[in-house]
Amino acid sequence: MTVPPLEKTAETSAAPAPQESRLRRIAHLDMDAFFASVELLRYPQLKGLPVVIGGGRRKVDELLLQGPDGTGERERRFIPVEDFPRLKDYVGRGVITTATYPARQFGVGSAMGMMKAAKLCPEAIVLPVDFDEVRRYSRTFKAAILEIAPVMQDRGVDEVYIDFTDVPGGQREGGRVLARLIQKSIFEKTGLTCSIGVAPNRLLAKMASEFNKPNGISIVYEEDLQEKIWPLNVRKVNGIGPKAGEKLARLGIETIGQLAAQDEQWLIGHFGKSTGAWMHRVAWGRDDSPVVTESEPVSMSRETTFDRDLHAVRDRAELSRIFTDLCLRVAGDLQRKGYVARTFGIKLRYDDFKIATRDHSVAFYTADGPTIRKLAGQCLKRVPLDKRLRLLGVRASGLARVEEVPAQGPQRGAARGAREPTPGDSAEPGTTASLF
DNA sequence: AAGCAGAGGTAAGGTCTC
DNA sequence: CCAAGAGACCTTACCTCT
Repeated sequence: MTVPPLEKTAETSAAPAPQESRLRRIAHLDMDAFFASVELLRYPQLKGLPVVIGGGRRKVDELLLQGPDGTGERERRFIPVEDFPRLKDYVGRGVITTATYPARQFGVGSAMGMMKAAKLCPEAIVLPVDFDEVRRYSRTFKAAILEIAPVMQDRGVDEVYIDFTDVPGGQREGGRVLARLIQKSIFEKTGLTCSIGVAPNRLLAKMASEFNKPNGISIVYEEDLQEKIWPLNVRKVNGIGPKAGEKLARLGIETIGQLAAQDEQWLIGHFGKSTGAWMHRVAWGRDDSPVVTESEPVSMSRETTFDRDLHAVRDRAELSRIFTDLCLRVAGDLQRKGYVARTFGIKLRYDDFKIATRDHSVAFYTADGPTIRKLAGQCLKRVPLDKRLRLLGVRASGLARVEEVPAQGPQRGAARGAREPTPGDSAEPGTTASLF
């Protein structure tokens, strides 16, 4: 009678009844300056120099790699350092994805605006992100790990969790022996280094992997909590971001130890039942979440920041073109990965950085570009368009694998709650005066 | 007829992560 | 004048059905 839940193929690391007592040993592995290191493999002449990766792909390409004849055909490793574009030459929007360690010396780092970084280190070399290349290396290093340890959880392109508990050698020296083996294998197959932390759970492993960077290993045991974890700032906890960190600071709590000293009920009073209890748990190093090897995507989206802020009326044509393109790209992503969706939405970022989102669920699943364009277009009519826009995004959620879609679409429950289309929404192509 | 509780859903906003 | 893009998850409000 109810909506069939999305199949969660969650394989956990639950061990098959160990004969002898084993310690739970979880590793967190983090590739060192991943995006930048991948680029340094093709431009070895840049080793040791401040290099940043990021900015708009097209913008950097305009600066980049014009050979003497303007073809850009020169063999990469022979391009003289002087010919590479510099941060001071970069114009426009964008942020830094990764900086090499020499660049970090200047205070340049991930997520920093390009213009600000240019002030800190104008001579830094700037290269575009090559996502295809990064993904290739990502697959390679993960495959290397899986040859050694089968229980691995993906955490983005440059990061994984690995359950060492039942891997041969995973217990030796608290995991150090296996960690070394994995580092060696990854280096042999990619030429890249990584840092690994091994601890009783994911929470502590994640923090441990930062202790000894780059190319380091750090082993943490339960009894190290007080000495190695409690002195750290609360921001080191995965999940305590700028907002919670700021609020804790206002309450006089800077370190994880100080957090652990708080009464759980007091934390719940300030942060809510779920977050408060969670904060208390993590401050005491407690985390029994499993290493999950499979998971299903929840949403797929595409968004873009414009070169300049656009006005809904004056720049209508351009916005319309961008909007259609985003919808078609979301459709393409769904199709390529074999999914359909029944909730579609938009995201706007205004010139003052305020964000507005709108969603709309329908009773059928689709991955069709024009249909998505129509549904997302209806969302657009429900959002204020008086301010200038800097970003537009399109999102699909309520996903189902295309081969598992219930023939009738979702049953009563879902269809019932959905908002009834209002008369103006009918939107046969070409009839409604669509905003964009 | 009104009221309540719980389940489950949609919608909007927010936080956090790499 | 600046601050990307993609995705997961949480909270809150509100709705409907049982």
